[in-house]
Amino acid sequence: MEQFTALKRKALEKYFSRMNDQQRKAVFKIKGPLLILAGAGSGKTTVLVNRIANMIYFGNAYNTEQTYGTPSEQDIQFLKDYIDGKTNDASTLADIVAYDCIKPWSILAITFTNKAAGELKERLAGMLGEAGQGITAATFHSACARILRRECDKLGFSSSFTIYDSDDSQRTVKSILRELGISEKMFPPRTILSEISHAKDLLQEPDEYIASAAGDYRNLTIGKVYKHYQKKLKAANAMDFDDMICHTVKLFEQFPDVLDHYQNLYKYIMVDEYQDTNKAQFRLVSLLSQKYNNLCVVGDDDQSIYKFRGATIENILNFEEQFDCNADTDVIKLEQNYRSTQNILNCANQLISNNQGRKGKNLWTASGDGEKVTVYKASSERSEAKFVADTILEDINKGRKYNDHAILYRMNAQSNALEQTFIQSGIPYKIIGGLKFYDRKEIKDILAYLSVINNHFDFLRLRRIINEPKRGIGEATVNALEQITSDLGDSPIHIMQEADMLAPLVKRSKQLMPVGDMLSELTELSDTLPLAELLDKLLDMTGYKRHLEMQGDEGLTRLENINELKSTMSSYEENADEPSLSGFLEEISLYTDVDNLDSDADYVVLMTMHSAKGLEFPIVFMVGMEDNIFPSSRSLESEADTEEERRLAYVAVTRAKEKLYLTHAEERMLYGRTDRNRISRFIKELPADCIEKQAEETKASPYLNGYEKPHSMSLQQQLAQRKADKSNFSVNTETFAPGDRVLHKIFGEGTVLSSKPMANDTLVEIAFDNRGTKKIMANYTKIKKI
DNA sequence: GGTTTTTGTATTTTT
DNA sequence: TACAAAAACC
Repeated sequence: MEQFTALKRKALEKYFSRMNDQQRKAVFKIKGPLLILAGAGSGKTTVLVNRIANMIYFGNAYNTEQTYGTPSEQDIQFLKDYIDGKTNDASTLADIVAYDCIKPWSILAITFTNKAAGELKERLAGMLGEAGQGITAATFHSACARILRRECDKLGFSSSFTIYDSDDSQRTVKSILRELGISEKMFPPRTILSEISHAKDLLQEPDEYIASAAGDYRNLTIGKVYKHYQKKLKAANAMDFDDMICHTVKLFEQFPDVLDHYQNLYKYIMVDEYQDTNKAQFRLVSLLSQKYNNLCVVGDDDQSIYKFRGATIENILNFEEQFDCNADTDVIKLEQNYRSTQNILNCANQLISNNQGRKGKNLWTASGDGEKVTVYKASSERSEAKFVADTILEDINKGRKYNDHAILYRMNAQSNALEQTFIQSGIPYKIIGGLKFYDRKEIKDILAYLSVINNHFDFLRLRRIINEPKRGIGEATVNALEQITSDLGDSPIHIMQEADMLAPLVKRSKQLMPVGDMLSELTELSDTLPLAELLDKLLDMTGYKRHLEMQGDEGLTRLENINELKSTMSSYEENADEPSLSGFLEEISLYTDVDNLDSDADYVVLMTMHSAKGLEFPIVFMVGMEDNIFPSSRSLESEADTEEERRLAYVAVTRAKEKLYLTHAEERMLYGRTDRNRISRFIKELPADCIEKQAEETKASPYLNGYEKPHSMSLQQQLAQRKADKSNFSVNTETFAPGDRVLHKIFGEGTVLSSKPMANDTLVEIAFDNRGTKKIMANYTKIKKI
């Protein structure tokens, strides 16, 4: 028997032989608490996936001597053969050794972004096939949303609750300030909201917040707003992002039987990016795991970059005490890096060693030094961008692809100069973050309509669309409607339908009643119609489509955007298990831009360092490496904040696989002011032998003269350009000569008068048959030769 | 009630 | 600088 156990272990080690020792240790430790301190690029996803595979295929086989039945001679021979590599029949191996296997559906894996969850699912499906489907891999928010949809009636919500985004929250706060007669100047909604959010991170209810205000006027006022805010959200059957977590915690605390149900469902819990969890999330995880205590958290204290958002690095630093760990068996450090070159790692290690209060880690790789890290000094932000663009183009010539490159910056505002330059240089790019698709007015309007149909009590979103398109319903009327709604506790839709019976609304009943009827009719349709058809019906019945059609070109673009939303809907309907309107709205509201990263398309990616967490790229540019930019001016006041910035730098540096560029400019225009910033202190902290310095050549080539203004393009043109970049992989390579007959999408047919190449495009002058003579960029709106 | 002008204000990071 | 919200205007 002893021999069998030893052989079994050996065979299992063989099965997981692609892992290093530490990784394998984590794979086999499946019961009880486990803290995996995973350095950047140390293969933590691989560990998670293999650990889950181990749980499902072999269960607790590695750690136990027990077996089902007595192993036969034949079994022992198989194990020997397996160890010697004479067979790699894993399913027979599992048949022989498996013990106490874990059901896929009792595993809950929580990640930080939808993208990470998706990746995990994909890799699980790859390794486990069908079984992988049963595992719940979700973000905190989507996991909570799922639980709340089922259980929220216990908290007084209905399952069609709306998820408020920060814009919704802000509007709500503003309307409360108005109601309470509090000045927005003294209490900016933004500030109040971040206070509320912070309180929620700490699981502080309004009353507790007010109590802890200790009579302080400011805090008392904020507490008052907080209280009203929660009331208002509840009346609207809505929750904000933080509520998703808090309400779930509340649910578990107030209803032990519900908690018990989920404890029994999710017996094995894994949390990724544990360093970025806040107190509420910690509480949630503790509650869920406390019955069986099978909690595995993965994180890196050096990558904690969301303190400003309530993440407490203490969660990971104190894990061992909180969950009563055995230091030898329950804490595993992964320090071997499989992503970057040693030069890049040396920079990262050296940099982060300037921080106090870490668990301490040293990344290393077996894959060699690689190229040195380049530090480039530019004269201005324009020439900095030019350097980036030129370097990328050189790489392209060497056979690299655009999507091998990523550009990381501290704040979104920095993307502008880069964007301009990329447009000029004809480099396809994609900006992650910044203005989002779902932030566009027409999309928000349509989603507001859908939200109202889904949740009749969502007054905030009703307010948005009740007079869009114009229906002659003014603010006074809406306010009266809201008053009555809250007095009667009835749904605003219903009240609108009966406006002629309610004195304050009688005067406007002619306007209100049809809207009420329309919305209630749409609600009925939403039960039976597929989403895409519902949208068509909605566009028609509300008059939104007609309204846009009358707006010419701009309206057409907006309609196109709505069509894009429609295709999102259709693909949701095809892929979701149980598609529903509220499910779709939930997915949309928990969606982020990073989730949209498409690794198949070939473009350079631009994003903030924060959004880059969890990603990797062969070639990385960190731009704006200057004091006051990065580290940001605000963080320089406190040491703790500078340390967080340093961790951010550490995250950014470790995104690079092969080559890292750090660039800074002597002079930079930002927010309309030109500043001269000193080179970032973080660059000075890098080991000299790992970097090489370059500076802009003083004799600038005519093109990269920092003062040359880019072709000024209106925002609309840029947007169109960006869209064209997105939809047309190929750039228009057609050439136009005077005399050519051409067809333009909007202006119709015409004759080319002249054409001259510009930047990466061609400026064509065309005499249109019906629209006169116009100058057009060939790639802007596609022109076809006929 | 709708549109245009002016004013002001924010410029760190986001599920 | 650039954009959004408030105010003024029609």
